[in-house]
Amino acid sequence: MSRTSSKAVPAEASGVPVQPEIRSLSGTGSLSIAGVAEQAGVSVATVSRVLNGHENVRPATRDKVLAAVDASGYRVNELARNLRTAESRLLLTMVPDVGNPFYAEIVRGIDSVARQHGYFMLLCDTGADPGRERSYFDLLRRRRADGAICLDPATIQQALGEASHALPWVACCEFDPSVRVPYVGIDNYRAAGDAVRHLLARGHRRVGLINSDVDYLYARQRQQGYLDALTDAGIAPDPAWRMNLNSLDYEAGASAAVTLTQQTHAPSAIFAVSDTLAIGVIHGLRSVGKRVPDDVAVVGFDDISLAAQIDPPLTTIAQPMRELGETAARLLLQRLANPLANVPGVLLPHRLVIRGSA
Amino acid sequence: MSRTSSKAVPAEASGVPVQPEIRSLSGTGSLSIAGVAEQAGVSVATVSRVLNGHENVRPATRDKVLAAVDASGYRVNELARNLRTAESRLLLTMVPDVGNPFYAEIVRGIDSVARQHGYFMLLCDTGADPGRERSYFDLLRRRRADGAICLDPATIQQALGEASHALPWVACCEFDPSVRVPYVGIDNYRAAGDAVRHLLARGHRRVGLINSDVDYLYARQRQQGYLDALTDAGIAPDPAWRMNLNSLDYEAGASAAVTLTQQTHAPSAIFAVSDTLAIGVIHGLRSVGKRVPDDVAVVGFDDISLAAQIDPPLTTIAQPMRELGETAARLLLQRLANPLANVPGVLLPHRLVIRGSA
DNA sequence: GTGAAAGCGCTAACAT
DNA sequence: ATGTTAGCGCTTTCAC
Repeated sequence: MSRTSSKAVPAEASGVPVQPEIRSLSGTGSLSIAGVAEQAGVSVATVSRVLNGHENVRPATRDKVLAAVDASGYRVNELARNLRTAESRLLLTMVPDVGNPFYAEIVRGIDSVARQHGYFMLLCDTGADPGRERSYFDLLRRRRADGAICLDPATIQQALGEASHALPWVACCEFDPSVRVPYVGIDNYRAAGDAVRHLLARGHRRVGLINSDVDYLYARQRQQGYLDALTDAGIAPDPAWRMNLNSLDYEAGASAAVTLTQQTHAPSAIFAVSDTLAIGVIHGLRSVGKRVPDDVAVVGFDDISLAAQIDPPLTTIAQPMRELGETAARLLLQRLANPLANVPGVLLPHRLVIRGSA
Repeated sequence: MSRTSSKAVPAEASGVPVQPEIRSLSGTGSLSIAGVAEQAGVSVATVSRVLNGHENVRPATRDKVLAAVDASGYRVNELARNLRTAESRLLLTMVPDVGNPFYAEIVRGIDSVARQHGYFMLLCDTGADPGRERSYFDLLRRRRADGAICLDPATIQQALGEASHALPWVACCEFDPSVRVPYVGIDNYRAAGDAVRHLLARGHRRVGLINSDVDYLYARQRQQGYLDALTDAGIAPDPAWRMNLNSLDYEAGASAAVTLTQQTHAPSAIFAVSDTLAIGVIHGLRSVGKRVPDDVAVVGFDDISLAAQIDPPLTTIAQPMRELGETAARLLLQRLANPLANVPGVLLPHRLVIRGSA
């Protein structure tokens, strides 16, 4: 022992085994509830009661315990508590891409209500990869998380649903009606229609659609909304006006825009299903010398904070991102509190925000 | 009991307490390791050995166990494992703002390395609030996380450092040299100098600085780099050219730009310490009819993916965001594996990326 | 190679 | 109001 210079451990130095010292060094160096109980001269049950704010504790006793906790700097070992109470107090959130500002804002909404209810959020970026998704989902079975919020494509949810409709999870933004699971989202069909009708009202007849992968329910719904809005206006949608991308990155939107406008009878307006895509579209258009909105009008989707900052400011469909996240978290918490009650699906309102791009 | 229709529980129906059935339904309905052991006809120790890939198990026995696991759909309860092994396998990441694309990319780097090593990431948005920060940090003491990566301001880190230089955490981007903790970052002083020297080379003499809060170490270092670069070029920096903001939002940059260029002898170039700020600056400039880079040149910092997409494309200092995150995670893991070894601080290279804005 | 049994630190009956 | 005690489900000596 090299601790001979220490002057506060005479008993230890003399070879006598001393309970308190030993106890306080147990495990990984931190004190356990038993140590606090000892220091306070009470039982572990009483310490536990004080720690958990139970009623049946005399004020004097409570003070003794609190003093001991304070003096020792004790912190409850939540690993033990979690095992005992059989809950991890963690909420799993699965996102296709944390880097997308749209998802980032939803995640914040989730996080804020989770924390408000004593839960922490385990954030997992799935990259929309079914394999990764599935392995994350397994965290529920392994009890590492109490529940999950899934923002991934409906196709994936379907697979999850089969395997585990019994597990506590809810769908956010994406949801497959055939999977019986609580969800929150918006009316993508109507929203897309609103976007297209705005373009129509501006006099456009050839309206392009830059869509994401049809794995996403929203992609299918928005496409249908786009198609029907056009048809309703007496326009026969040309398949050449449509593109499906497997990315929402700026670059993807940029090159799609170039392709789309390079053809004869090219669209005079483009509806992109994401603001990030739309921003890329504007960039791509500019790179081939087209002016927005004069040569080509552009409308996006989401209304991320960036939308108002670019040139020209983006006309877009606003989604209540924060509320989407908050609602998802609340639905999940509700499900956790009462596993039997069947939680309803909820649709939040969207809004057309008209700026300079269309 | 309403389970009379079940035909597989005769003993239970006859009132005899039966271990297996009761066990397999214990807890929250899922099977425990004891149940698997029973089904496989081995002891729990053996099941545990198989599950953890230990050597000393006969192939035949291993197969029996694996079969039982498969048949029962058993999943290990990590709450129990965590208590037993005294580790949570969670890494805490504290970020001032997940919504900022710069941090989002770093977070991805952390996550990828963490997962690669069997850890999950607990992401916490602190909003740069010392109170929230401190409470998150407490998760380490409560054993909910094994280690932490802090991207928050140095002032906060200082407070944390005092309270807990013994706790396993590392600093990323922000670090206070006086706090003895492993860190990874870039040379902000030189990077800022590079940005300013680029502007100088373009013939600018009046260079403005839009900085964030001086709570941030990077803000102080970049300001010094800016000041010294100017002075070295024989220019006396005018305090009226500088602004400090407490936000990195687009809007903050926009209004700052307006203020800065509204004065007489306004800067002909602006160095903003973040791309988000710089994008706001360009927007703000445009709103008062100034052209970039003709009337005012702009250089940003970070090189988020958006930087290349806006009009004009942003000239900026690129930070290796992904590597920053990956390195931080590796440093932390290193520290966890060997608590005694003193991990060094590491500085990663930056790079001036010249595009259209300056 | 396999099993029995001791705990990890906590909460919650159940006593008193 | 407080104490005693039995586990939660797992890993890990220590026997055999």
